[in-house]
Amino acid sequence: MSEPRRDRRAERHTATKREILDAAWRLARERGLGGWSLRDVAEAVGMRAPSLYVYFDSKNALYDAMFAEGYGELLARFDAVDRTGSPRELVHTAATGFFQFCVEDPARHQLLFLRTIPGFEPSPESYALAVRTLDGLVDVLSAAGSGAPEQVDLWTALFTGLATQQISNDPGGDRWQQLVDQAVDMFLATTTTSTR
Amino acid sequence: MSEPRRDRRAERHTATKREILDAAWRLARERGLGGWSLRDVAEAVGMRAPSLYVYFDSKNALYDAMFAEGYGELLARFDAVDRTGSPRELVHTAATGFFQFCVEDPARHQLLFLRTIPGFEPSPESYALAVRTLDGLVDVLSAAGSGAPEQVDLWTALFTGLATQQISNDPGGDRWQQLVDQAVDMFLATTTTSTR
DNA sequence: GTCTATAAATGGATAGAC
DNA sequence: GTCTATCCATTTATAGAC
Repeated sequence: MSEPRRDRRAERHTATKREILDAAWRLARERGLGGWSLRDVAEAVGMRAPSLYVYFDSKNALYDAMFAEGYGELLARFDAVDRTGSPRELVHTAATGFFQFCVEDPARHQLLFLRTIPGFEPSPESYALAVRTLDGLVDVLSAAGSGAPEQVDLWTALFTGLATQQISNDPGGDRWQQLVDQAVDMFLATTTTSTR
Repeated sequence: MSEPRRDRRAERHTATKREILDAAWRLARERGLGGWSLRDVAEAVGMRAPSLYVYFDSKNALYDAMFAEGYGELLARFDAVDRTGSPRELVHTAATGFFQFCVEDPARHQLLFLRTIPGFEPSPESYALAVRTLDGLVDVLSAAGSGAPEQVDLWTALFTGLATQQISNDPGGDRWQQLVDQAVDMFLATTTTSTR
């Protein structure tokens, strides 16, 4: 069996897209999700703005790639949760990890969970990743007996709420972070019949 | 005792500011918090953009007035909560009212509770209203025995979280609204020792 | 693939006449 | 108080040469 010849052009193209995405993430973290232009991104990668259009059709297409990448990362973390502990521990781990995921990158949090970019809506393909991520959460919560739709909705509201408050009102601090475990216990006490 | 002579000029000035604020709110609701320009506001009140500067020093000053007005309204609602019911009922009323306040005007919710306008920070005077509003919430929660700082933080996270999820993921629907009373019970069960 | 040049529009804000 | 005129900056995106 012969290896297919490597497509060096495609590899280069992919690598440049990767560079552009990294630059966009960095700018979003430094100046806020909406605080940068395509010119800024281009300069950061040593290009002129029009050249970016070879790699992304529009600024929204770049946002869409970031959206997909953000959910891809979150999905990977949910899939990687250690399933060997008790259901309670599982939910604590998931909540702590989710909170950490949110506060470690407020711009990403804003892109994935708030709708603040005028005119941007994720493509169906990207949105599908959001759905798969929610499925991963459902798996974790179901293991603890709290996987019913209303319970999942309550979980997302509770922990996105904690993260948003942390980011908005105590950036860099831990005022709401300290409440995560307590919030999990509160959630479990309500959504499960046994506290076992 | 003679009445002080009315200052018709000042009255007119105030009335025009009122018109401008109303137009800004309307545009924010229709196109999103950041989806309008000073030109748009001017046109809505039958002016040219430079004339607005007679009434507001900058666009951020207009945002600041909206911020203050938003918290003024929320403060008024907390102060108006009927205190005659049981502590439990009181918290249910406050949570339901707060949720309603949030979802009835997503642009206002974004202005008051998320930080998404680049470069805008409320003035100290306006921020003082936010603090007073939180004091009003503390009064309500304290009456139910849940007024400790950590409990208040948990409350704000929980109900801003429910509202944000409702606005972001089911606008116009009631998927998270249905969970408000259940969330209050969950909160009270954890933060109070007796469910009496 | 990258560039220059430019379109085409938008934005906040100021100067100064009336 | 309101206007015209304009500044000055910015943006996304396209056309077309190289």
